[in-house]
Amino acid sequence: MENTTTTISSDFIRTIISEDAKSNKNNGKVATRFPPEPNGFLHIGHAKSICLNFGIAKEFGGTCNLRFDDTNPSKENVEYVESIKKDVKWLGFDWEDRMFYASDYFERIYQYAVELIKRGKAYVCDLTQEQIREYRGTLTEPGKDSPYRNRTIQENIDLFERMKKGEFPDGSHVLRAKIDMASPNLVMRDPVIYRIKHEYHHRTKNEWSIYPMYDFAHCLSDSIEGITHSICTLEFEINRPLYDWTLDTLEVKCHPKQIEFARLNLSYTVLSKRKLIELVDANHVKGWDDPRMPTIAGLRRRGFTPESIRNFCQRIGVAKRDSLVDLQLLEYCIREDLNRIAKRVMAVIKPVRVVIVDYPENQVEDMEAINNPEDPSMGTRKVPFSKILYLEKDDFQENPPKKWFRLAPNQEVRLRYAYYITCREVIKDEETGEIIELRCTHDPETRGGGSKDGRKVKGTLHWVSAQHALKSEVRLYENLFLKSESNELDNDLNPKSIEIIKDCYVEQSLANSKIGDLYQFERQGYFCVDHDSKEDNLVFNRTVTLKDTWAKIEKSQK
RNA sequence: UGGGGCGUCGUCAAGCGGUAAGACACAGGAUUUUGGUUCCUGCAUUCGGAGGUUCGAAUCCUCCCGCCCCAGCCA
Repeated sequence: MENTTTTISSDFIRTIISEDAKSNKNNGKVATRFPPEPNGFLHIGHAKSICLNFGIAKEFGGTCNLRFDDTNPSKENVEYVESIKKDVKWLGFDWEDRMFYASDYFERIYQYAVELIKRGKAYVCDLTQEQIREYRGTLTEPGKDSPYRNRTIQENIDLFERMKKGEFPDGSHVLRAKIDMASPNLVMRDPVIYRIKHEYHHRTKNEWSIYPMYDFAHCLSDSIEGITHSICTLEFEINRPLYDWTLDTLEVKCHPKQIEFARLNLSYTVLSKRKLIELVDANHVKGWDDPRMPTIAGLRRRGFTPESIRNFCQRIGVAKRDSLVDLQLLEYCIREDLNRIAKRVMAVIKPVRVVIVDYPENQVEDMEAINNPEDPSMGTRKVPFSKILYLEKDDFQENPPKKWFRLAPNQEVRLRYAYYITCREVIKDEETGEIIELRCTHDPETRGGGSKDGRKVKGTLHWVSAQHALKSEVRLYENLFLKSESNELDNDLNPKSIEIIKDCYVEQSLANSKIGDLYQFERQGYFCVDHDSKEDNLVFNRTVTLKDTWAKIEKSQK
């Protein structure tokens, strides 16, 4: 995997790990894991975790496992497993032969539960869900012991075995760790570690009627895999005592160190799985890979590169304080990458017909255009020029404001790689007053876009030749949400998050573009070919606009 | 009101007792056949607040204030 940024990032997690490595803890080995639950698509927040876990493993010469935390069959399925694998790979990371599932360990985890019972540290409880809640107490009051807390070991073993055999209905019994109902940490008040679920599991099928809870399965899975550092997000900090209690009580050989960091929040979007699922289910977006989604699949379809996302993850850093990262940083990262690699091309999104009145009727000239000024090795291409063109409607104003460099009556501008032209006449629809055609003259001495007399032309406009251009569809995206934070699906969705424009014209050379190809439409932004694109109807997604200094000037003039 | 965590520029984020890195954003200016890119310049006398220790504190101590997480048989 290439990485052009060589900055050595040092965050508190890397500091801890490097100290452990130096003191030869775990024999100097470093083993991490990325443990998604396959109940949704990965998003940019997961990318932060992926970059962290795989990144650390690589930096310390260790390993990072991919492990599906599939302990709840009611929420998980294979579609999500496949999407997660695809996304991690696409981001540029490799778990080699280390792809695991918590469900791989169900038998061992079960045996650990039996062991816990034998050590007098777990019991089968018959309280209902509501009763368990009541017995748990509150934040300020201690809980009270379950009447089933002191069953004999034999009784517990028998009951737990019958739970496993499927003799009891869902919800009738649970296995609980016997810890301390008065603990100020609610997680430690005899947490449920196994529940009955007569449910089909996407991997173990109908083999199990009981499934371990996260707190029990996760630490043991880590331990089984020989993980040295178990990195998770802040909300699990409160679960750490239970993580440690379980491994200590069972006296396992491998006891990983859990370290928590702050999850990513990004402005103008949502990153909670609940809200993301809701967006998809309520059809606010067209699926998990809708280009407006902050999912890896959405970003990929939008035109983001893995490199730009990795770079973003490096720039945001890792710490323990809650934060809200500015979406503009993500945009900066993708512009930075695309500026380097995207082929320049001309496309007119909102066209106005322009006739060069003094240009020969049937003449066509091939103008030479540079493919990428940042990378001369990308070469040049020919762009056909002729008498009738399309220009961007917004590049003309009849009564231009101050500092307007673009086309206006009697104002000369340069057509990129072509000629200087001057607008002589504005043709309007007699009824609507809408501008339907601009008539311009050109200076034949300026072929290619330069003049011998050194005369200055302030504006340079993109254009396409009407008879050569390809009619195509462009989808413009804006932020999915209106507010920088705390967005709710009911009121805060941006109604203008997508604008589909069907009558766009792109230059001829785009005819053989392929799905996923990335371009810069000069002066407008970066675009990629969507997978809805067909040979006779090209579809482009706008990844991000170019920085627009004029828009700022215009805004400040108002 | 119990417990756990966190507070350094608009947003991220270094800093770990020796006198506030960097990035994004923002504001100027230069170059430019993309009002793009690039390049300069500016942008925290101050680190949630108040005391204290010290020759010296963002860093140590005390108290206070604010924000986040926990009462799923979710993860």
